[in-house]
Amino acid sequence: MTTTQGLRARIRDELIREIKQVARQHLARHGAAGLSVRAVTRELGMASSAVYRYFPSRDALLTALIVDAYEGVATAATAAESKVARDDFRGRWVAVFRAVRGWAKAHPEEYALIYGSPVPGYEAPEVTTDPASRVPLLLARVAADAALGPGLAVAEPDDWLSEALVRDAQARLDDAQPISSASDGTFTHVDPSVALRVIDAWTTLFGAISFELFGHYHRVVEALDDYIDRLARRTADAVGLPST
Amino acid sequence: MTTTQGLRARIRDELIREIKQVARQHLARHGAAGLSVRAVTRELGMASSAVYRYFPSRDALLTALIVDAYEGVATAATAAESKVARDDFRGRWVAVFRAVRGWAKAHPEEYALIYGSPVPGYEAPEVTTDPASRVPLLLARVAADAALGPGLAVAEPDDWLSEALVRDAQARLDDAQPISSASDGTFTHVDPSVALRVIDAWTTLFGAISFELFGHYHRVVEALDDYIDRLARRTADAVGLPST
DNA sequence: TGTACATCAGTGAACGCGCGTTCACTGATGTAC
DNA sequence: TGTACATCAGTGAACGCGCGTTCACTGATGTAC
Repeated sequence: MTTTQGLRARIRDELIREIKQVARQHLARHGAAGLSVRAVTRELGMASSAVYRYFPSRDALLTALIVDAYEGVATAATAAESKVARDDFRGRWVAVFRAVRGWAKAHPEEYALIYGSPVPGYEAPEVTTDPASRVPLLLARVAADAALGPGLAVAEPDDWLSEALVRDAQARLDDAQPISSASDGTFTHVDPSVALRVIDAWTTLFGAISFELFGHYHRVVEALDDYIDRLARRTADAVGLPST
Repeated sequence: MTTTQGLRARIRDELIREIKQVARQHLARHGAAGLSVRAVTRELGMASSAVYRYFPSRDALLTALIVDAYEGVATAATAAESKVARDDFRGRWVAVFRAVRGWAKAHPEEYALIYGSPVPGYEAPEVTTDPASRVPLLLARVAADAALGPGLAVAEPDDWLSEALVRDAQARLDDAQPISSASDGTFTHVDPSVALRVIDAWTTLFGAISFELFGHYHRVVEALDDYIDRLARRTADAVGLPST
């Protein structure tokens, strides 16, 4: 589609790419709160006012970076997961865990931007919600695919469910329904209890990565590769993914 | 001990308290990166330079706030846990989960300061490590107490342990040993597998609270009271705490 | 109890710096006929 | 193909603001004899 655009539009897209690229580097050094439009344009050799031709405000630039970051993790996770044989559900699950962590370690500043403290004074607009849900939906997809086969173990009875929680879980399954087109499979056959355990896994995955990146595992867990793998396998157990 | 101090020293302590108090409020509005010494002193009606009589630098003030925050959660958790009957291990465990979350919701800015993205350019000094370990040690304490009785279920074999992880877990048990004085009980009888599951629980607890406070459960889980309780109970199951 | 001196708290001006955003403008690129 | 005009990218000065830290200083409080 790029080729159908005019020259001006192509140059414009390229500059937007460059601005975000430099902004991402500044994010690493000064954090989201310290992201400075002036510093970015200075590095690009342009007047600070020029950036307003591309982003209406600093917050709009931040939003673009946030959307890119969510898309970045999700794309990495999807790519890794798609390389695993479709019927190797545990393999696909573990691949998601590893890919998300790999992306986070490679892009710590972008990770902190989306999973760290909210930027003060910044309100995330609606456009960020869809990209943000791609990783949890990917985990749900793996669980749903496994649930189609005979393999998915029924959750143990001591799941500590409340009525309100079951309603929440069912609502999420209903939300996910229209997203998954016919070719992509459905979620109607998934138990609310399984949906909750996917949410548990999603929480644990990002909890662990945040602890690692933000330094809380320092002098606590050193064998972090093993630890994340173990969490992937334990959450896979909890969801009931069949062992291959 | 305060009464043995001179008048000057007492006034001094009081002003340090006030500076930190106002700084904490500013944290909420502008985040850690935006914490301004000038704004704090302005609110206190003193010259901006006066703060240097109390804190050698802005970073020192930040460190004091961080230590206070860690002590704050830990104290809330310990207080809640100590109110539960000693032999009600699950009750003690759930009390810790609820108290930590309660504190976090009451002090979101302090929570973000210690469990959110690291403040750029700020390096946490050694003094913060001891207060930071109080909550995980409290969870470990409950597990260790339960392990003294006959109740602690042995972890299932499929725990996905690696040698390196067992070494890590054993090292943490050894670290905790000198901390717990004779009267406080020991950790020698705790299995490394149980120690790892305590670390899992600690990860899940703060992962869930971060997700809640940073907005990731928005339109995902609404019944958050129930959800955190459920996580407390599921991690208690994993650790093997006996049901009362 | 009284005095001399040291310590401390707090001031206010200054240094040198960076920020987001607006605005009138120049010159180049694209579009319609 | 050539011309007239509209659109767009980018400039540079300016507005009004806030920041952390230093420094020489004043006046009050505490301490030793």
